[in-house]
Amino acid sequence: MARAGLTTERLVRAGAELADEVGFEQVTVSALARRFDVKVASLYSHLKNSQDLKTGIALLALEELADRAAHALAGRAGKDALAAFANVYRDYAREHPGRYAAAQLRLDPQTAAASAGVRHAQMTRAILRGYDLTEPDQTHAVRLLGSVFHGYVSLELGGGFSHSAPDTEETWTRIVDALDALLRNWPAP
Amino acid sequence: MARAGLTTERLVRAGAELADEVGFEQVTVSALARRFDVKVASLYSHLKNSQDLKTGIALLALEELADRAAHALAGRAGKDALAAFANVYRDYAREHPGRYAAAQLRLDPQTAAASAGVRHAQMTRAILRGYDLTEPDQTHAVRLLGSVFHGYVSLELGGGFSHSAPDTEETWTRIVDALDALLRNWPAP
DNA sequence: TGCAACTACCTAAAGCTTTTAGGCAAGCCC
DNA sequence: GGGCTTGCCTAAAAGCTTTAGGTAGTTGCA
Repeated sequence: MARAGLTTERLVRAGAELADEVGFEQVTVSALARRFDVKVASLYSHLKNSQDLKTGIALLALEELADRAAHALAGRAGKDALAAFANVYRDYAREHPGRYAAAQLRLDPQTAAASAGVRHAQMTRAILRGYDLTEPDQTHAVRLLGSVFHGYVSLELGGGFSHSAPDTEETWTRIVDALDALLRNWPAP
Repeated sequence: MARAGLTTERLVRAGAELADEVGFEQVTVSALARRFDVKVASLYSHLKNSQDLKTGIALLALEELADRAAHALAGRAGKDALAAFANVYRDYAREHPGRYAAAQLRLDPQTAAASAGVRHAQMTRAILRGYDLTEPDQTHAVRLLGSVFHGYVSLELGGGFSHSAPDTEETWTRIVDALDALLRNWPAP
């Protein structure tokens, strides 16, 4: 009986692919076992439980997103950086809807603190260095940008905008324009 | 054997309460049957299937949210209306996290079109009448507002902001201020 | 090279959820 | 009060999760 060569890493990676194909909700230990043509119980040597798998996929997604964002930000500043950053989120969600859904998983505080989520916040802050904001306005702005990107992408992904004209492409660039304008003229309290 | 007096309406309503108590993910036909002290199969006379229950909760949540928003908007305009609208979302999500999560459920196009989701879009447009935007900028702005409110609330609910100072209360009002400023000075293409 | 230890994958089993099919009896309608 | 509708039941099949304990492939060391 040949061994399948399972490792936690391979399982999480395959789980991420599965998520993109059938949706994050449908990712199950059973489905994953089927994919490796292996009995379900075998996976429990590599995964603590089902939640462990989902968390693993979420962490992978956060990492991939942060890597892409870091790459996109290199050598850019101001509005250029803002647009590049925004596009990374949107493109990733379109290419990997299951992984993106995974990245929204609620992590317990320790896991979250050790995740690539921290890098995301740092990069957002780096973008804001191109605008003239002082604390605590910078923090407010970090949260605004996070909200807009996450909110827009998840509404678009969920089909929230699909019924109406004009197309979402145009809206996306206009929203980035608007955010840039807002950050350059951030209102005093 | 006394009858429990089940109806689809009562089941959906109880499902919504269950969602708020244990989380929308944990809402299951079995748990609902337990709550009514009734056998699981009995619920299938009133619900087509498990998805049907979840959809019902989502529609209920959308309706409740729209009702609250309509009430809050009555007699207000401009920034006042914007802030009231925003607070409805945030407060509802805090009071009814399970229902709010349900409202994010992806509905099939027909169900979505018949849902209270349409009223939400109409109300957002009504708020924008207080600002000087023409089509298609109004549509872009509708989408921006939807993104910010949804994004902010779901990040806050998911604990995304919980680690850092300053507190989210302050951020929320500053974001509403910022949106108001942005809508009054919406950048030309 | 051969044996011991390790570990990857297995079988078995219990408990939970979903869903369908068919049955009995409660409550309304005359 | 007798019949009809229908609300809730039992039974059963199928899928997912998780644990316990067994077997065989692989590695490492003498």
